[in-house]
Amino acid sequence: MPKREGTTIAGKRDPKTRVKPTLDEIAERANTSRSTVSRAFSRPDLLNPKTVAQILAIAEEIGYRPNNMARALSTGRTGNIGLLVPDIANPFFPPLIKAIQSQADALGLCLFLGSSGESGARENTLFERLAGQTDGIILASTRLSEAQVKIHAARHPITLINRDMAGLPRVLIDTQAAVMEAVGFLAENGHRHIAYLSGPKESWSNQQRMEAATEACRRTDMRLSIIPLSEPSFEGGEAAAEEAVAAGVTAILAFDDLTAQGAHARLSALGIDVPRDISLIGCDDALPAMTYPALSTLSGLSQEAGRHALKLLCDAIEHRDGSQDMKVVLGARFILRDTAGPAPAGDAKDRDRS
Amino acid sequence: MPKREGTTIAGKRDPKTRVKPTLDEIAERANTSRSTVSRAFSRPDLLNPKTVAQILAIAEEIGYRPNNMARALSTGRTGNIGLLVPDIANPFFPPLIKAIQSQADALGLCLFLGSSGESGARENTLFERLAGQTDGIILASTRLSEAQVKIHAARHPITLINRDMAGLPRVLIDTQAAVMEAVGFLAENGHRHIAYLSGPKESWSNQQRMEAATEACRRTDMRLSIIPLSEPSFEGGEAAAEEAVAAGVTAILAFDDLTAQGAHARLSALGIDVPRDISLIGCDDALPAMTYPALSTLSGLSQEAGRHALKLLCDAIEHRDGSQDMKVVLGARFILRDTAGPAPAGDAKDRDRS
DNA sequence: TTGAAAGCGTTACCAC
DNA sequence: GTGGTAACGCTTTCAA
Repeated sequence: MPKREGTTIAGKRDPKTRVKPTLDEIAERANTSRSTVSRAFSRPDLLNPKTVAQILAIAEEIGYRPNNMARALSTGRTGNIGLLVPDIANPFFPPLIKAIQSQADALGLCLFLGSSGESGARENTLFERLAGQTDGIILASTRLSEAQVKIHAARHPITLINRDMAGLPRVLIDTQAAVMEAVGFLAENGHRHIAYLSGPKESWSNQQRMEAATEACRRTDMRLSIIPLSEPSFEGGEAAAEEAVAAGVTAILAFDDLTAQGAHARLSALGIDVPRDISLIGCDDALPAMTYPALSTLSGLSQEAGRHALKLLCDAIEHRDGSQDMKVVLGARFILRDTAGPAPAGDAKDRDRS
Repeated sequence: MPKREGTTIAGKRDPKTRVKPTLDEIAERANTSRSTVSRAFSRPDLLNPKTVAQILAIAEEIGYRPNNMARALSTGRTGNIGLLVPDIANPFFPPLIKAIQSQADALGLCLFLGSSGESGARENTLFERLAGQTDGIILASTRLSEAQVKIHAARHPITLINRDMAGLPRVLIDTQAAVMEAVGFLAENGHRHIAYLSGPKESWSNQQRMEAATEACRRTDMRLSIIPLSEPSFEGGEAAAEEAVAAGVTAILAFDDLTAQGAHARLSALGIDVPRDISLIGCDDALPAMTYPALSTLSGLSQEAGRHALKLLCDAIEHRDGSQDMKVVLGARFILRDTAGPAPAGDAKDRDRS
């Protein structure tokens, strides 16, 4: 390793100025030791106030910035956390990321972001890379297998969002009650046959919703067509909408808002009016805040989820041993807006006939 | 610093297994030196292939992961890059972030994300924090003052997105031609008075658009009402739309898609039909891919911008000295969709009268 | 082709 | 209250 005193980039006025001031630099100027300077930052209470003041002044003067890497190497704490999401472009995630980011900020933590493109393999690589530079990682609705999550969890603190694995801290947005409400609303409004556009099979959220929809339809004696989405995207929603129409439903419950919007677009293209001809309900409440017309949906709570997740993660990082089976469940609700209403008259007749 | 051999978390089978295997660990097992093991990873070509193979095997067996922090401390390279955006929830950014993320991924770089909540002060703090753990930072349309950017740039490689500062590598999405196209379209379709919903004053993009709109209206002899947005959000768009209506325009050009959607919502709430009564044009093409009805807009190119930005940043990191004034300009275009069309008949009469 | 050893910038233990 | 010093895990020069 070469000496790299007074490297290329020139100092300001002081000829002695190095590129990056260090603790030793300050120690020298303050005529004190490295340890004392270090303490001036980490535990000033242990020091003579005058010493602290002097050190801080010098630090300020020469523009000292503590080196996180060195600190991390020594303490084993990085002050960073990681967040892995399947697709940052999916509107469900930005609010969640934002919530986590701003809370991390408040805690003085920096955020590593990984967007895996819905690929489990990529997620593994990303996890591996992030694990080395973070104190813990939040896994949001990822495509990782249970086994893989467990392996990772054994090495590194983890918090899960929308995935229910016993033994790991997790926060779940429970949409089952909301799905029931929504289906109940449709039943009361004369609908007899509805579709559920089903998302990724591995998705806990999707399993929950499908299960609730099935149960709710059973109770209300409605017919349910489950239509799998080719992918949880706008385009996926478009294609699925067509199938729903072919199936003859009068209402569509979509896996999420994005697919609901795709469905809306396709329905309109087919000359089908929402909600006059077909009612449409999304999920997550991610898009309605930025789109018109206002989509009926199930409330999202992604921000609350983010906040809780970070909190759980921090707890997990603190006492890595006492892994009490922490689990936070947030209950979503049905939000009626402009895209859902009574079944069309023709269908009401169907009901009379039957 | 205490010895922390065989810490809490138990090894698998080998009683000697520490929590985190290190180079020395491998060296010991392979009966070789730390240096050799290090080289087996960084410069295997310098070593006897057999030695390399043996080392790699052992590494694999005990699950060795190089410690990024230590490596960074020694080399001065972190392998991380930072990205600062004003608001990740603004739909312009996710695609951009995604593009940068996936390319960073391909290059083996990890991404630090900072979302500043549109606050310059916060951005400074974030920058400071990220600078210590990244090799370079991409600043996307931030609210930092020129002076501050310069200060930061002097210490740390930077690339700018949508900000035109000479001397720094930057990528710009030029929407002026697109604005001209859009205004031209409106002029040809009988509009005589339009509004521009103006975004943040410090925003380069906003300045560009406003300037182009002004010039285009001058040329086509149209009246232009500039309406400042209280904030570049859905709500901001709603409020501004009301002012636009009061001003009596027949078309609205919005700062971005999000504000356009807000405007759309308010117009509809007021019983004003888009595009029959008022034409509406957004900018960035961020939302149309996930909303219905399809918004007319100016193409976004945020993904291309992201790709170029990362490329420029990497260049800047390589040869930190030869700061050739790199500047990439991407030209946006007007995209006509469902929300813009001819001026209402009544207005056409206005024109006849004048 | 390999090894020894000197850093990188901190922290934290131990002694004064 | 303060200072010396050994880590933290890795890279890289220099010598063998």
